[in-house]
Amino acid sequence: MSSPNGTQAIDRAAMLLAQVVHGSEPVSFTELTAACGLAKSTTSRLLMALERHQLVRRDSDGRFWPGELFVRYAWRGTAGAHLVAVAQPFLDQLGEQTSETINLGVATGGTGGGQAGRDRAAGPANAGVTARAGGGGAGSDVSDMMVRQIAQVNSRYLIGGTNWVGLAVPLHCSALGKVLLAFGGAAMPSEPFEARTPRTITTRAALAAELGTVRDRGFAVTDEELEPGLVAVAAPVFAGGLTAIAAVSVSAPASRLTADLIPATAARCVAVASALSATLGSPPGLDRSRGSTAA
Amino acid sequence: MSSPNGTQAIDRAAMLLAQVVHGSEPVSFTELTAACGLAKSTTSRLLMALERHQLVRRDSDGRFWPGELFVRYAWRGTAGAHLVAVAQPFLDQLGEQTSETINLGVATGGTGGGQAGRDRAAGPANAGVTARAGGGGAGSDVSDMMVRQIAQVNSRYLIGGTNWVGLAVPLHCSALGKVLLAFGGAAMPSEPFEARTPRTITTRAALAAELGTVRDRGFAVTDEELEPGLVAVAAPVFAGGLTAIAAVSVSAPASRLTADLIPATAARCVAVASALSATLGSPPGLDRSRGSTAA
DNA sequence: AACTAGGTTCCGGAATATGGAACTCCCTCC
DNA sequence: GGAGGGAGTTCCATATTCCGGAACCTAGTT
Repeated sequence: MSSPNGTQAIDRAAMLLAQVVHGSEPVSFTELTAACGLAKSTTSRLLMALERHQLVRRDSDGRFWPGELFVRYAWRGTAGAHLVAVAQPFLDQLGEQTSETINLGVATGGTGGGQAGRDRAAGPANAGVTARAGGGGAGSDVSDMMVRQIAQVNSRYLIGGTNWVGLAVPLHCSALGKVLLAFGGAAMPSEPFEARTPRTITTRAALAAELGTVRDRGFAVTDEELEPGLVAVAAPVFAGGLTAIAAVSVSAPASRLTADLIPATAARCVAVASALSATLGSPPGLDRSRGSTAA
Repeated sequence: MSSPNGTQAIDRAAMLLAQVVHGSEPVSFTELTAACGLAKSTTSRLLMALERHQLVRRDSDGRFWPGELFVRYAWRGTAGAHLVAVAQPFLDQLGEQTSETINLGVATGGTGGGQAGRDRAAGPANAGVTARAGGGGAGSDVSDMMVRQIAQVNSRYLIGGTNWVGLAVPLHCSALGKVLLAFGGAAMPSEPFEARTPRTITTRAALAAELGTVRDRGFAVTDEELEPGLVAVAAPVFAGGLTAIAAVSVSAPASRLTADLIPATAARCVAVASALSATLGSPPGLDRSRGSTAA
């Protein structure tokens, strides 16, 4: 009487799997039974099946981690393209609403670079699992991160953004970059900041203040700070964590995206970025009715 | 009569899921029914359940891709730590066999950096999915990739490797780097190559020849090319694809790892790296007997 | 040594998943 | 324009498969 279809077992297994992959901490058997409201025996059977298929992995303490299939997927190198695929409908929607150039950007480069950078930063630090040795990298070269555009929807106007896919720009003067900085998706660049235009923010103090504003209002603006005549707004994308994994921007000529239009445009950008975050980060929309403990 | 346990539905769903996540190409419904030997109705029901739980995603052509849960996991930033966790038992084993310093390394830095680097490289290029615009990055800075050690097992001797976790070294003079270069896990560095020791390979031609050797015999050696007195061998780790995602190395003082011992040590290194690759890359060990088409 | 917590195995019962057939939709070919 | 066919979903009776309580096992604790 619970699942509208005939897939109770899979619904339950998926629920367990989502719990395991969802949390950053490994989860114990008991926590899982409680969280999903299943009988011990059922949980045990399901978890053993998931483990057999490498969907979850059990450490020496008996706690559950995402399985080899996930690790393998993450390292396979297609996750970037898939993020684009998942995001595209959202970007399209924003493009229709605004008619302007839409971009999806991620942190990249720097020592370790983008995703990898966060991996390394987090990896050795929290390597608690079984890893030997502590953290302190005697790392050498420290180059700044950038923000790279990985997807784009073109403006419907004749004057608009050219093709920026693949292009990397500095963090401190782009809307995408400011968002990533403000929401923990990128590391603060080192001074001096390159002055791309007379309006570019060039001091750490000024940038820090700007990032505070970005955090407060939930979006970033770059007003002819990257290129004269270019105005853009951007909002953060999360994937269930506390740090932004990407950012969505709307870019336009300064003549079209005037100060009075920025709030409304930014609101749309934030809404779309939030929707994308929800898709990536919210637990699966289980339609289960969990009232099944009793007979 | 098939599954030794009572988890037929989950076994089948996991089989489907593995098929989808396994291949780099999206898979069609019909291919899945055929590959798994299931009835159309069963396949349909199971896939709808998986889709509902964001474990698979269906594109506009009806083909199946890894779902949001996977994309989200990959971008969550914990995949690095999990690779270490999965690899650790293998590294430990190699450490016991050799008593020497064992490292796991991945490509990092450079424009785009490590994993992210491969993502970007593959991303825009194959962005076929629905992405607008082609590839050509007008990218600016081009810094070389390095190899970063992300896990280590310490030598049991008093003289051995110090803690290298977090440290990044050049590709051209380390065993790990040579392996990544030889098996497509890193991009060729730009000349001139830094001469860390008198033996360091410093020309592109010489390095290319060396990489050919590495490919042929399946492992790399660095013989006092990175630091005087340091000898190391390394072997590639794959995750189901054609390019190495990481490398495993054994490092020792030149006095202990003498030329006559290198072949046996390298063989052990290769064996362990292969075992790790199998864990990451092989489809789950389904014990299913698929003979269930007929009644 | 007895006790508790955490987890697995066993078993009868019935709810649940199964697969053939019917059905819908869309595309192609004549 | 109509017939044909491929792709996928829905329906339904059936019995297979999964469920959950209880027994059982293994470690760690007092």
